[in-house]
Amino acid sequence: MESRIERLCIERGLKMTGQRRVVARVLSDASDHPDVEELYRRASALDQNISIATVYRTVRLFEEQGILERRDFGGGRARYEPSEDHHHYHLIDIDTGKVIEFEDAELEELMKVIAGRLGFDLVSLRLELFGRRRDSRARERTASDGA
Amino acid sequence: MESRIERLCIERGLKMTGQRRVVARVLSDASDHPDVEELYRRASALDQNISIATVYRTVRLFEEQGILERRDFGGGRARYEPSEDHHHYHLIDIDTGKVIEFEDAELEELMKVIAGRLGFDLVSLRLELFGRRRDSRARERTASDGA
DNA sequence: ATAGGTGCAAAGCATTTGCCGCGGT
DNA sequence: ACCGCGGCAAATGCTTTGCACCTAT
Repeated sequence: MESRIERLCIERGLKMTGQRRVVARVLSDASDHPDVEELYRRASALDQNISIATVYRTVRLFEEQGILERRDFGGGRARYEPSEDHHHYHLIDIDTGKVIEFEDAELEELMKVIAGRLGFDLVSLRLELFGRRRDSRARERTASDGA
Repeated sequence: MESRIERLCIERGLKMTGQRRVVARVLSDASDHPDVEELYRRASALDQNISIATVYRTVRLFEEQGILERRDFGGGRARYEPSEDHHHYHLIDIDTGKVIEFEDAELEELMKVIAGRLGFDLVSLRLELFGRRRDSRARERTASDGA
């Protein structure tokens, strides 16, 4: 079946090759923030006819098309997630590497005000929180986004 | 004369070589956020007996010692600034690349609250705002702002 | 038919490191 | 004197690219 991201590609008139379809599917199915290596691994599982260079090219194309967002959580490799309509931010658990997403209207508002005070219009912002779980015993059963 | 950062090195018992003294001086004098290439350029102007590998090593050492902070403003190269006692954040002018520093107590408080809501203690955070300078017409309309 | 995509290997870029002679303490 | 430091060039890790072939439209 046609994945969500494949549909977006078609809307934008991108040529749909087998490889792109596979990458689109892998991304559509991902609920984490995989790096290129990991995308390549997942894509290869579905179709060995794919090279890592193509994954790089595809991921870049999708980003340019606004289909994908590139993230940098440190560690020197880019991580990707499908674009969503509402902005959200990330908190990284420094013990497990797990990434928690959150939204916060007040946050964005405050950033706009701060930029405004400095004489700027806020165009975009990059924010990552790094934190440690408060009660590690209670919630230690969750880890899927390890980097 | 002994630069501010050289003094910090001595306090920490680091061996003070000529090269380290030069890098310490360049950093002490910097009011911007130079990358390694730029530090190398400035250091070379004071003393040609320095290789870029040493700048890399020194900058890394200083960072490990808490003397320096590494920043990532995008563009793929690390940028450095001497550590300061109070946290501050950066707004990057997307047209000129110029970096504006600011502090904001409310911001840090909000981040703590957000992390807390998610069940985390905030350990650190990374934030960069990207903005565009409001044009002069817009600024005149607002009458007073601290550009 | 043809513009553009793909694989492969080589190149690129920022950064690190092995080796070995040199310099600070 | 000793251990660590610095220069150089080679190595590294992620990402991009040149080239020749292939495929979606």
